[in-house]
Amino acid sequence: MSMEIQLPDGTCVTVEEKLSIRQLLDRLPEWKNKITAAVIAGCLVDMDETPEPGARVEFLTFDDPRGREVYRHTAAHVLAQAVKRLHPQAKLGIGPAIEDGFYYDFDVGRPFTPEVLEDIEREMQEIIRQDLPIRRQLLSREDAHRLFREMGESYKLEILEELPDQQVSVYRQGDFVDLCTGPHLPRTGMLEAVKLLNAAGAYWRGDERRPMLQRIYGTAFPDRESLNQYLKRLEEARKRDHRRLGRELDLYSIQEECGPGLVLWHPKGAVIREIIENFWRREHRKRGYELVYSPHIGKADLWRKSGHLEWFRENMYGSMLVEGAEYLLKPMNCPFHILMYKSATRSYRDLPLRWAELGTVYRYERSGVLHGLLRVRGFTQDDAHIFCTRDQLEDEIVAVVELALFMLSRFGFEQFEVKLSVRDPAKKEKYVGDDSLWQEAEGALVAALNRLGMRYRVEEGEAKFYGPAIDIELKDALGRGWQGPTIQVDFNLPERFDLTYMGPDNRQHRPVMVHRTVLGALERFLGNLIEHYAGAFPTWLAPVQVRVIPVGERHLPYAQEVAGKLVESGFRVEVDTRNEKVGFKIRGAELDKIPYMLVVGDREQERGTVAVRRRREGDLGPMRLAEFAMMLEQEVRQWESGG
RNA sequence: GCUCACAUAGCUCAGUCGGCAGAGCGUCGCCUUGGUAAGGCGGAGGUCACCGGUUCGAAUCCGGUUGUGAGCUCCA
Repeated sequence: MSMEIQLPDGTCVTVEEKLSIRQLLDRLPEWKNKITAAVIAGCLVDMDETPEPGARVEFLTFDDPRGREVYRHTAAHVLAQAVKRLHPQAKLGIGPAIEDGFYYDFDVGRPFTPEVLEDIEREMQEIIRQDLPIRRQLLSREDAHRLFREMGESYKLEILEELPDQQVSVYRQGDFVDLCTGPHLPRTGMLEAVKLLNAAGAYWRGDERRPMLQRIYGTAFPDRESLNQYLKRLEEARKRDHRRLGRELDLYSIQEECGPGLVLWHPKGAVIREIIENFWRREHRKRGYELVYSPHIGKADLWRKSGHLEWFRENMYGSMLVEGAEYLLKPMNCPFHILMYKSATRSYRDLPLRWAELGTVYRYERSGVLHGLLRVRGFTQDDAHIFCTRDQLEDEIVAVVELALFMLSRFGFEQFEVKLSVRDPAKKEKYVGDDSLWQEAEGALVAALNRLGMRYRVEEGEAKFYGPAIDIELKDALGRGWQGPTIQVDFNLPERFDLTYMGPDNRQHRPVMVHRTVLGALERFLGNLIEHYAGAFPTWLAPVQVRVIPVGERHLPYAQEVAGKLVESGFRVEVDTRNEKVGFKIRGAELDKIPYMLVVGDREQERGTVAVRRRREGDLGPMRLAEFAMMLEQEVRQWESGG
């Protein structure tokens, strides 16, 4: 008749009596205020559940992701309760826990202002102070229906309609009741540090044809300190914002006069881009890629044949007439590469053909989604198409994944999440090609991932219209995820364009096509990179690698000489000619995040040396100029080749 | 595209009740000639996003347009 309880610290206790979770917690005063959830047989259970004899109960705290979710879900309920107290006419939408916090959607007459948010937060504190017990209640569908109808909660009724069960659960705390599967914290008083962050509109069920509700975002932590740390992390992310750094470091601009989503690369940003592009070309050549170029526009018929006009039209820019023929701006490079393939008869001996292009494409994006460099309307894909036989497919995919991970590691990205994006099986009409092709394509991707021993997540409905994909998400210095490489297998376009190669059997065969990009788009990648490095680029990427700082005006000629020699050696160097003190110029160089500062005064001038200062590290002492150049050379080379 | 907010000097931002357009940083000039994160003084720089309305008078109030931000949805 005993039950075993596993505490969050790993220790176990055995209890002989038949008690509910809530009662069990009362027996554990030292844990009572830390335990947020209980799990039996892998499932979260409610506080008033009474475990069966012999059951094994696991208690979770906020440190466990499931415990955290329960904690923040309860915070969402407290938010809803506070809103209902202050705005009784508000109708409830949904209010889940999300990564780093929670939200709740409300249908209210007018949007929430920051002041109203403060009032709501105060009311939440009051609810927490009242330490209301939170109770689950089971209702029949009919009773639940009656309850929410009387309350006028039309959105809850809509959710209720879609629930299959005959019985549903509601959660109550004080005067508040919400349709919810739970579970929840035992009492509102367990919430410690709660903060509302912002409010924004959000369509009911994410559907723009449905009413827009007002969403309030917030977060909750078990102590003030953790909340403050989180807020500091947000602040840090704000400081790293590539839009801010892009302007401060004079890397790029996007201007109203030119058009939203169209990037102007200033010299300093262009340098970084040039280095990345050169590195990219070199690494591709090493791996058997050939580089190609294709035009920005193509005839409408080409896009019709490729299927873009049918499947991608809403992302394509309007047509232009050239001597009576309709042309469209390219949203992808693939049709051009296909035409190149078709320009000659191909033999199995030619395959695989790996054709890479830094191709600038244009896609219509709705104005509301544009965001700095991360979402733009004109961007350069580091694109490539591999034409190969079915037998070669798996090897090619493996090689692409390896190339992608190698290149990303050069930019300091070491952590990844791999997704296998497949069709939404319920919406097959959204994709071209028949089932067997899709199955074969997915099979090749899975086989490659298994061979690489990579863990991956299957994402249904994430595939492009022409084929399944491996999508790799990279993690930056703050642990944030960004969409990086994607590898798509395509059996469809070769079919549409009737691509063939002559096999060893002297017969025509259909090649397979792989679309792939390792950086994604240069614009987006640069945006990620700026935030990843917080603008402090490693020496090999830094737009300005060295700034020479003359101590006084009479050292200017020597400073110019030093800079000249370094420029001649291929480094990117500036001289600070301003009539200011050394400390001022050092500060300027630090703020500009320049990796090396060379201070030159009488001592250096006499001895032909430079006083080297490293960004954020300080004075490294004097060095002969040649010695410094060698050090710099070595540092740059190390970065490019894998050090 | 939709909801809400915002748009003032190159940047960050003040500008009260509708009454002559402001600060700091940057930039330029002068003084200073310096030794590892901010020396001093002075100058230039604005069609207050754009268009219209109300008013004797609009940066300020109202309407529209464009752009930006937070989201919703979508993607490289």
